Amino acid sequence: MEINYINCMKRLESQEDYLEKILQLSQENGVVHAIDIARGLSFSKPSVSIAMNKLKEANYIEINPKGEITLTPSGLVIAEKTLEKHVILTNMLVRLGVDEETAKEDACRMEHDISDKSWEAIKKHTEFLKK
Amino acid sequence: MEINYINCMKRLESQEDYLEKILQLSQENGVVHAIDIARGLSFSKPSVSIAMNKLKEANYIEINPKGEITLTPSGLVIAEKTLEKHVILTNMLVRLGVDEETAKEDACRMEHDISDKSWEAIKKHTEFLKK
DNA sequence: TATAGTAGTTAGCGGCAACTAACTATTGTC
DNA sequence: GACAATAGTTAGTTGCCGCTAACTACTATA
Repeated sequence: MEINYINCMKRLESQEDYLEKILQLSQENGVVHAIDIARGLSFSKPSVSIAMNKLKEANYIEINPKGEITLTPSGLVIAEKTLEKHVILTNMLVRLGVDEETAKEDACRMEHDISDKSWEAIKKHTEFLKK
Repeated sequence: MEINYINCMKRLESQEDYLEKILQLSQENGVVHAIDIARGLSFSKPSVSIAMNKLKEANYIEINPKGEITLTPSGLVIAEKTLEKHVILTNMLVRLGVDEETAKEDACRMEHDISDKSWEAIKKHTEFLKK
C-alpha cells in the first residue's frame, strides 16, 4: 500500500475545543463567561482570555461589554460539527465495546481529525447500522 | 450527554510518525538514513536530525556510525502498531465511500488518537464485517 | 467605607516541533 | 589533489498553546 504523508497537518484543534465548549455551556446555562470555559476545560483564566481574543478576531465569537460570549454563525457551524462528532464518535466506540471513559477520551482527540468528506461517510454508515 | 474534557491530551504524535516512516522505508529499501526520512516526510534535514536524537535517547531507534537507522524492539512495536492503524483506517474510510486521497489524510491524523482499547474494538469490528 | 472576592487582562515563560542559515565531514569525479 | 555533491549537525527563529505572577475593575458584605 502506498502511503502519502503530505497534508497530514493538523487543523487548529484548540479553537475547535473552545468553540465546542462554548456551545455546550450555552446549551446548559444560557450565558457563557470566560471563567466558565476555564473551569469547563480545566485551563487557566489567561489561557482562555487569550484564546477568546483569537476567536473574536477570527469572527467565531462575540463578547459584549458584560463579558458574555456568544457564537457567531460561522463559530456555531464549527461548534455544532465538533460537538456532533464528539457525541457520535463516543457512541460508536461504546457500541463497539469500549468503556465510556476511554471512548470519550479518544473521541475528544479524533473529533479534530476527520474531514467533512469522511464525516459524511461515517454518519451515513451509522445511520445505516441503526436500521 | 455528559462530556469530559480531562485527559484529552495528545500523545507524542511526531514520534509515531517518524517511527512509522522508518518501518515503511526499511520494508521498501532495507537500509534507512535520516535523509530518506526527511524526503519521505517532506521535513528539513535538521528537523529529522533532532527527532532522531530524541528517538535514540528514548531507545526507539539505533544509529550506527554509517548513519544507518534501525528500530529497536520497543520502537518496532510502536511503528508496527501505527502503520497498521494507518492502513486499516484508510481501508475502512475507503470502504465507507471516501476517496483514497482524503482517506489517507484523515487516517494519518487519526492513527495517533486511538487508544489501544478502542483500537482492539475497531479491529474486532472490521474482522467481523469481513465475514 | 474599607475589605475581600470574582472576572478579566497583560507580561513573560516553557515545551514541542517545525523552519533557515551555515557549518563539518565524507565521498566521488575530473 | 581540487572541487563539488551529499549527509548530517549546530545555532537560532517561529508559531502554537499551555502556564504563573501580578495587575485592574467591578461587586458585595460587614
